[in-house]
Amino acid sequence: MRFSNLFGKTLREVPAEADSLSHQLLIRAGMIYQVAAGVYSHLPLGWRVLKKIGQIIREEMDKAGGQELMLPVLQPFELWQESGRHLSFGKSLFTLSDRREHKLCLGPTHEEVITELVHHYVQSYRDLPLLLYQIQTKFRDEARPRGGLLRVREFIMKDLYSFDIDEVGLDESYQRMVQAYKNIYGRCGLSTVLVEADSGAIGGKESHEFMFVTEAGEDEIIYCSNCDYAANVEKAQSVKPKLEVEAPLSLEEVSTPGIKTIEEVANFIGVSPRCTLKAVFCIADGELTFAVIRGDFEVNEVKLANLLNCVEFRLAAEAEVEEAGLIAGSASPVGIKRIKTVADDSITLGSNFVAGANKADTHFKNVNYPRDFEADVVADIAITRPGDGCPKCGSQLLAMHGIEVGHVFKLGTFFSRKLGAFFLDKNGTSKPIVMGCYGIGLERLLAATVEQSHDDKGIIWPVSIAPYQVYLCPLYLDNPQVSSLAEKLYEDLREEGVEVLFDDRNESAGVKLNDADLLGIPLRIILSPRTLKIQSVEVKWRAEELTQLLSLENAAKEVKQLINLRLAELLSSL
RNA sequence: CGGGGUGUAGCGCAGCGGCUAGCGCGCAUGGUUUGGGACCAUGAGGUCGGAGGUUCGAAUCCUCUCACCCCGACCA
Repeated sequence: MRFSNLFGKTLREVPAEADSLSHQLLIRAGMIYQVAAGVYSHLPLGWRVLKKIGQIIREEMDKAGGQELMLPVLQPFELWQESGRHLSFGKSLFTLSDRREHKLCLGPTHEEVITELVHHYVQSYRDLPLLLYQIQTKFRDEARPRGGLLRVREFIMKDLYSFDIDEVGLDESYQRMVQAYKNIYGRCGLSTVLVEADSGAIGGKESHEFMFVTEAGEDEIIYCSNCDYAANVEKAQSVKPKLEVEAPLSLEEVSTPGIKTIEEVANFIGVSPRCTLKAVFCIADGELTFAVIRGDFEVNEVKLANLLNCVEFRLAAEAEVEEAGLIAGSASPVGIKRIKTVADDSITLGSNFVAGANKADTHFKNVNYPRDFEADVVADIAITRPGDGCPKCGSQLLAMHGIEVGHVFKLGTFFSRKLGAFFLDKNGTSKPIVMGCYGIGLERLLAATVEQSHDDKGIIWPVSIAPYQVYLCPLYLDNPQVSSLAEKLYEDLREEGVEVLFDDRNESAGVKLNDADLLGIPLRIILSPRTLKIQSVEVKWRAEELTQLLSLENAAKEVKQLINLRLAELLSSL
């Protein structure tokens, strides 16, 4: 490709709306253009990267036994009603009506469509297992798109669905996908860590996310300072610090005028927050639910929602709390009736707690579970914090941020039951197909790579996904010798099968070199009167400082070898 | 959805009640240049996000509205 013909333009200045580094660099390099909030056009350079990422994914999916197909973006809304996910997806689902006022939606994911498809074609255990995938545009009406390509409303996703006869088969498919994903990130030159993830309320058993670790990431990862435990904070568990259990004292009412928050209560009474009980209220599928937790912990809403197994979940408004006869600020699990109560297991790690008395400006001392109140469920609903104990080995937990670049998920039989995808096993018994799903967002993978690999001058693409492998950069192009030899080298490189961007512009050296750095093409070749004097060209890796000279005669072949060597290195590191 | 911010030329910004709206970059033409974002000359390019209002007069003040960005909520 000749630079003079390339559509897109590099920018010197940082666009005002771009905040994240990848966003800034991708715009400045002329790879993406924003059309609306969370909606982008991919310009030729950016699209080449996405196509290469797609190809790597495709190869690894095929290698793992996947079959590529293509499902529709446009989906009947009824299908989502069948699974019930029209509610759980809520406003994130883009919906529209056709000319007959028939309701449709734009696919945010394809479990429903593919389960229905597999239901149609699979009747016997002999048809299983199956690994089906597609690379396709997804639509999600995110409440807040952000960070350029990091969170968008329209994006390209590889989604694979596994169909097995049982849990053992699912485990196998799952492991196969985990390995394939590791290969993909390795080939793309992106470092990732595998962390346990929330599996949601739809009956999934196990789920993992592939994270690229960076402060720019919006996910928080809790990991162990000693062992290999790592989990998304939504999922992370910990060993909660135990308090000395004292002999239970008798319940005592204390006047606490104007005292509402845990800190105020703890200060007023003169105890530590961990000697108090905190109340949190939520609305789960319309039902007010009371959650109680030790005062030094916070409620993890994801865990709570999962535990309640509800479709719609939100925190309750103050008015709703009062309507239920509870006193905000002095709400208490003691003596409440007809309200579902969920308790964090931290309330069993301690005694003689201070809690609300459900009476204005009044608290109780010496509240003990289960003597003074009952809970319908006692489970872990706490947010795990750095500093807590690792659930595996007890060592200290730490926290970091990451970008989720892939998600693998054991779905189980939720969709197959909802959509009637059953098969007959060897004994002629009808069973639901056991499913898994596995997703990678291509733009996000691209953006994460830029976040990982750049310097103050621009992007540094790994050879495997760079838009071009070589940046051919002749200087003093009005010198006829330079220009004719550059043209020749351009031809030779292309004959060798090297992907080359030929900067045929009659720009100053500074402009060309800066653009070369900004675009991040892995290998730069400079050809100038200076190098011609010694019958050579100068080559330099974008990621390195050193330059080397190649003889003009064999330049194309040697460049080809250099590129191949780099690609091989990337593969051998897997 | 709550809080904050920004909309003026392709990009970055200035102008914030008074003549025909400016600057830098980029763009076009001509010339001189070229190892890290050259220079000179000439030129093109704007319904000042939109609507309404106040005023003799609005980019500028007021109201409404739209879009985008950031923080939070949200994100099977």
